[in-house]
Amino acid sequence: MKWTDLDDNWCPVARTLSLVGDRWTLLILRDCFLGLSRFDQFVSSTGATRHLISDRLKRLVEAGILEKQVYSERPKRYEYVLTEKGHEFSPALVAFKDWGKKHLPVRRTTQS
Amino acid sequence: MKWTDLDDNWCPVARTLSLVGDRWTLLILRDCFLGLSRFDQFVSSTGATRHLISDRLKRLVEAGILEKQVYSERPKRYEYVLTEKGHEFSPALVAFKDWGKKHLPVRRTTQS
DNA sequence: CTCACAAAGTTCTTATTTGGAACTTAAAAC
DNA sequence: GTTTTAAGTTCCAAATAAGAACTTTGTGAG
Repeated sequence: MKWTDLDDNWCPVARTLSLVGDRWTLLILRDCFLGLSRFDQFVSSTGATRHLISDRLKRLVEAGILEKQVYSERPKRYEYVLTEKGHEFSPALVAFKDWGKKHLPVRRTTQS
Repeated sequence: MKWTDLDDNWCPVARTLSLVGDRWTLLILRDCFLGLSRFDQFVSSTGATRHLISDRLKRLVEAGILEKQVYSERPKRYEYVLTEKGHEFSPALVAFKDWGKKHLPVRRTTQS
């Protein structure tokens, strides 16, 4: 079964996952909550390929979670901002953050 | 960049995603919270292939989110149950559930 | 004018992951 | 003995992702 087939699953968790349930999508949403909004920002912040970012942003816009807004006429440029529907996703990211902070301490021994 | 490289990212959300940030893993966790615990239950409940379930369960056990418990000697059989660490993941799933219920109504027009 | 630069994508090829079905193992039930 | 059950594994084809280069539309410098 393909995961997109989950979109009309009886379970709301499954339906949500069919939309945002992949690593890069959720990372893009995290970035949005951190205030990022532009294509290249998502690329460098997440480390995903431009191809993936392009695809995921398209999906998020289609789903009404993000909205494309013009931030520059000539050259025409758009940025991506959270809609109300997108904002309401924050509890999920907060839950991820809390769990990660508690259970997955950074193991890098940086020589700062 | 591969998503597993996120495991020592500065961001706790990213670290969490490197572990559980894929559709099937989160769906398996949902099943655990619903009380399922056996291999074939996960297979039929999620619709993922046996291969994937096998891989994801292995990962979840390694991460200390699930625990293998013997439920039958001869034939030796194991079931998978949430650890404390796993239980603490519930806020995230609840957030997904709430969001899905509100924003992704089932669109199937079932004939009862 | 021409060259370099920037942002936001798109395209291309190669590598990795996933899907689906069949096979294995160990014991129980018929 | 043959079938059934649970929990995996293995195999190959198909889909998806990685990484780098290229495109488009315009700006600013020399």
